Amino acid sequence: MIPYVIVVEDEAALATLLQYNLEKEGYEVAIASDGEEALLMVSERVPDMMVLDWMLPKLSGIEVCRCLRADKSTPNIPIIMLTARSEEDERVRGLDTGADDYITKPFALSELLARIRAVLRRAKPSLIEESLHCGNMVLDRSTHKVLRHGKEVPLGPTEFRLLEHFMSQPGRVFSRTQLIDAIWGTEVDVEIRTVDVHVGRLRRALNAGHQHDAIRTVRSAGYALRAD
Amino acid sequence: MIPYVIVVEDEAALATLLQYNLEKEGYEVAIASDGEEALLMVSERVPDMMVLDWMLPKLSGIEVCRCLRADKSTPNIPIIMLTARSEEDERVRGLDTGADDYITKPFALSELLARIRAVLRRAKPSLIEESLHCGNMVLDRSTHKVLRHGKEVPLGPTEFRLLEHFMSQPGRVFSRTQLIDAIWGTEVDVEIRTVDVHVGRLRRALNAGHQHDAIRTVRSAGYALRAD
DNA sequence: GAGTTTTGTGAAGGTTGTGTGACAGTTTTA
DNA sequence: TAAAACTGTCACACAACCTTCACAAAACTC
Repeated sequence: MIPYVIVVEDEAALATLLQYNLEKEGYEVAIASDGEEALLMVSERVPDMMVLDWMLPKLSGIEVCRCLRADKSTPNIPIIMLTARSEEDERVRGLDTGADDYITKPFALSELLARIRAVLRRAKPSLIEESLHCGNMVLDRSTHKVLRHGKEVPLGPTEFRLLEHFMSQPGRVFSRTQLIDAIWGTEVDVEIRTVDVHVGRLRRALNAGHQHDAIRTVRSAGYALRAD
Repeated sequence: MIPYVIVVEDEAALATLLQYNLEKEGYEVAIASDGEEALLMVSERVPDMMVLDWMLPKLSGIEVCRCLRADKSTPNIPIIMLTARSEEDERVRGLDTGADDYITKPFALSELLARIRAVLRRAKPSLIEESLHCGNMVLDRSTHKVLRHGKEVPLGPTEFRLLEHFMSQPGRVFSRTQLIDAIWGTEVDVEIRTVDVHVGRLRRALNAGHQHDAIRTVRSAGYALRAD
């Protein structure tokens, strides 16, 4: 059973971006571009969770949230709110209204994905995939632990997210730019060579114990997980 | 379903060049020579993506971009902007406006094709072909790997792009000049015999293991992939 | 078969891309 | 509040790769 997510977002560019990435992550996704449409879609098929923009045409995110919470027929759908930085101080109101979490734009995709997983884990534990496997490595999201050959590998936060991203699509080559967008976020500007340093650290951690390199460098293209 | 691309470019020479090469790559292409024409064409048939020159008569590329993003009836069309080097510093504005990527003129065709694929992959994954096959060879773009008889063939960046180009039209003969334009770019000047050297290296790599030559030399014309 | 044109290829030198230790600043932990 | 862990950047060294050249080999011409 794959989780069904409704994303309510009027900005088309962001909406498709989310749709694509959530689908890649294994969710079934539907887009609503305003509050009314969102409620309509919920009445057609109750989603496992919703991602809800704060500012929306016709019916604001907060109103949608209230409607859903008030309506007895819709069960307790987990909701994550998207807010712009300027609206940040209103987050309390958002949480009051019944949102399970909020995230301020701009955000890194990995951040949103992590929160969606967290919220889903709380609400529908059976739906969520908790661990990634590849070759002799296991990454467990719930415990934030990585094993290689059954032996625990200590990783810093950035290295963990990096590995998580690699393991979500083993073998695929990611350019440094793509990695920055995925791990750090599109809005942050981070020196391109920083990626090398973190990949280097990830490498050292994974390969401790003289095993063969788990990461492949593809010259003039980027890095990939060795998918053997 | 082959992807439909609208190229908006007022410089006729470049426009035809792009049309020719994109069609060869398997896209359906339409040319618009100014911004107004572009919007008209979009209203007639929504493309899967657009290549948009920054400087255009009547309605600049950036304005076209804004119009498309603002108009609710046009869905989120992926856009790649073409900018001249002098406008490079404005690229931030380009991305702000909602372009998915930009590329500065002059550029190598292979570069543009790669970006088009990247953008399409993000927006319409089903439309894009990730691997090329020919005879006993497979080239996988997502993992940057080449197999012959199921065995991995190690290639440098230039050899990889060269093979990619050959495999995009197996059997077709490319002149050294055409290869330079496609792999290195039209503005770079590279000695013509350099092509020979790289073809030689590609040959050696592919034929390692005494198989029959995968590349055909056509005397006084150029090289081609053996399409058997 | 001698002369001409075109191509293959080894070697040399230059260029670019990558790995990595060090460091100063920041955040987290104890 | 001090110590530890982590982050992002830089500079340097090294390895991979690129381009060119010269000469040898091959293909073609007559």
